[in-house]
Amino acid sequence: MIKLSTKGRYGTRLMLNLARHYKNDQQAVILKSVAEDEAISIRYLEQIVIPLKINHLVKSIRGAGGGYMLARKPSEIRVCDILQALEGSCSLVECVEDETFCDKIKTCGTYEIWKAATELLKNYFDRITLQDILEISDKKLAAAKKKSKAK
Amino acid sequence: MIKLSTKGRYGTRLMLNLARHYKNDQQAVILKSVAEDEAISIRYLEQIVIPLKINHLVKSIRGAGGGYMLARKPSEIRVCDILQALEGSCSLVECVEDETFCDKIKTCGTYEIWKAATELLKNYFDRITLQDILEISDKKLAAAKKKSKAK
DNA sequence: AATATTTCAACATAATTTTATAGGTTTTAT
DNA sequence: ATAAAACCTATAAAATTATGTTGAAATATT
Ligand code: FES
Ligand code: FES
Repeated sequence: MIKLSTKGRYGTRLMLNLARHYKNDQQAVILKSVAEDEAISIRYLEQIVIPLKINHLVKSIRGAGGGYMLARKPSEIRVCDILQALEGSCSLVECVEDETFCDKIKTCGTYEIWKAATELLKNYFDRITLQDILEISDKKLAAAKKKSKAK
Repeated sequence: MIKLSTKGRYGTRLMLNLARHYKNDQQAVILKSVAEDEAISIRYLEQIVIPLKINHLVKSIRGAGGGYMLARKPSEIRVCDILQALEGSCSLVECVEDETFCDKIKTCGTYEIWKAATELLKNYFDRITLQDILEISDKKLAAAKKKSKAK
């Protein structure tokens, strides 16, 4: 498996959850609620949200009545932004972004392969926004609902 | 980072190294030589080569004069075969190949995204063979040589 | 034919990173 | 004051990455 880490997966679901609650005068969503919705440990989510905040993808409000919210519109947050924030990069191998990572980069026969594959992924994640995911997800849920009703 | 594991990276380099020594009446390449060429620990390579052998991508000959060799022509071994052998899959997340992995797969909003991204990768790795990498790599080395000569 | 050497094979152990849990502190609304 | 929530630090569990040790099989050498 070319593994997308749990940080990346959980973090994207966290962001999607916040996106679902996004309105123009949005109210904060508490992590506890996200944790329950997504069946992910709160403690772990707390760690995951830190880099999202540092990278200005979410804002937080402390104290009672506080919580987290998207820092900007879902249509302005790309999957790539999320992965970049959580994993420091969107690439398959370090050397694609950090040329000093492998020292034999000049002669490595596989470099071009991982690089090309990374471009493919990046292009995709670059053009998918939370808004897109939201729409895809809504369609899916509506279809599932229709199906279960039809029974 | 959407991490391609060291197993995947080292394993592909191992296979590429064997491909370089591939001839019709091929002779076995010892791991020690691969380890030196690629600057990877022999002990680790020994572990990596096991699944490659189990999946019939390499053959081995024991004893003095022995070593490893490709089980078939470089043009008939795809990157996808290698990753599949080493990591059990070519996908970004388990649930794309094993629907029981995430239990909320029916409602998960991100599933479609990871699935589509996986298709992109798979299509690419499915059509790149060791022969292709060999040619890309040779061109690169030739260009590098030319450049250093020109100095 | 006996022995030594070479190599894969198997098993065990250590180090590191990722994943996950736990406990406490600070901030804020009520 | 109290409770709710983010925030911070530490630790535990698991997986990945890497090294070490011994054994078994085939070959080469004597
Ligand atoms: S240069 Fe980084 S994998 Fe080859
Ligand atoms: S990540 Fe597997 S179903 Fe959502």
